[in-house]
Amino acid sequence: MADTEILRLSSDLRVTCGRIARRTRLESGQEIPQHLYSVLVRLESGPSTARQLADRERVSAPAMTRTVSALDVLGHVRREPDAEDGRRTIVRITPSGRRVLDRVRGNRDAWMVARMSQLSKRERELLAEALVVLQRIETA
Amino acid sequence: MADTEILRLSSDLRVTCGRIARRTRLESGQEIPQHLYSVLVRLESGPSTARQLADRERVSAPAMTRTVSALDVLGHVRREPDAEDGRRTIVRITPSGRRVLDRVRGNRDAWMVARMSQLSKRERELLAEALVVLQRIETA
DNA sequence: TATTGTTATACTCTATAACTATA
DNA sequence: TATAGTTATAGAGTATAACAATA
Repeated sequence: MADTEILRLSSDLRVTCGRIARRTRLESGQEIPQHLYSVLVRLESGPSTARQLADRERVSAPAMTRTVSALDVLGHVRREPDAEDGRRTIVRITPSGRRVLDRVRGNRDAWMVARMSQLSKRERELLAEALVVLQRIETA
Repeated sequence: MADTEILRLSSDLRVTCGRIARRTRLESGQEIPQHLYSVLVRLESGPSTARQLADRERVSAPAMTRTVSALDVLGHVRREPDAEDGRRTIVRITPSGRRVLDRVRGNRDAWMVARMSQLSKRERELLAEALVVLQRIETA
């Protein structure tokens, strides 16, 4: 495969991925703002300090203070003092927060499932094979 | 393919598309803000009125006034009065605007091309086949 | 001294409402 | 009257700087 073909494939693929991502986001009706949702996803796999969240989301510490406060007011996270280091605050997702993730994911999946159902069995199998490669690209 | 398998495939695929889209955006170093870039892409295929741009980008008319003004100041678009309807303003991309698109696309492609180059010939062919199906999903 | 988290302040982008000009 | 575009104003979200508490 020539370099120009690889470029063309790369470009078309990233543009199409972008459009699909944008479309599923729009279709989800966004129950909560994207930056709150993104933090909830981070907390799903375990509690975190505000500092860690700010670094991983690539926002400033004051911005994360506001975001965590908003989630706290909504009841989607709890803040606990860190017993080992008094400067730190542990942020933990609540059952309410997990329910938000379930609902948002359900909405985002709905549009995609509707489209996938219209494909042939062969096409879905093709996408399943391609998915493995795409996941490898993304985690590289 | 069972419904649960379709759901699983749909969900994994949209999440992976989202991560790839986010990654290429972050890697591009954003020469101009996303909302300006998005309008330039719209104008690439032909001139448009401010009203049309606002509708297509799903923002308010005043927001589009600001966006177009910002692009105008940067020299990336020109505003011309509509000869047929004095209320309208025609917005047109300039050569400078087209050069911005070229540079941003080049940056966004770079990360993706680097990853694609590490795949096998067989894997790239698989992605090329899958791309056609993904494009059909997106335009549905 | 360095680090965590917060408050103070300013900037950007957004929306709604009100205004001007044209149809 | 209705529509295109702008200006006025207010509300989110962000960042940098300055601060308090703890290591």
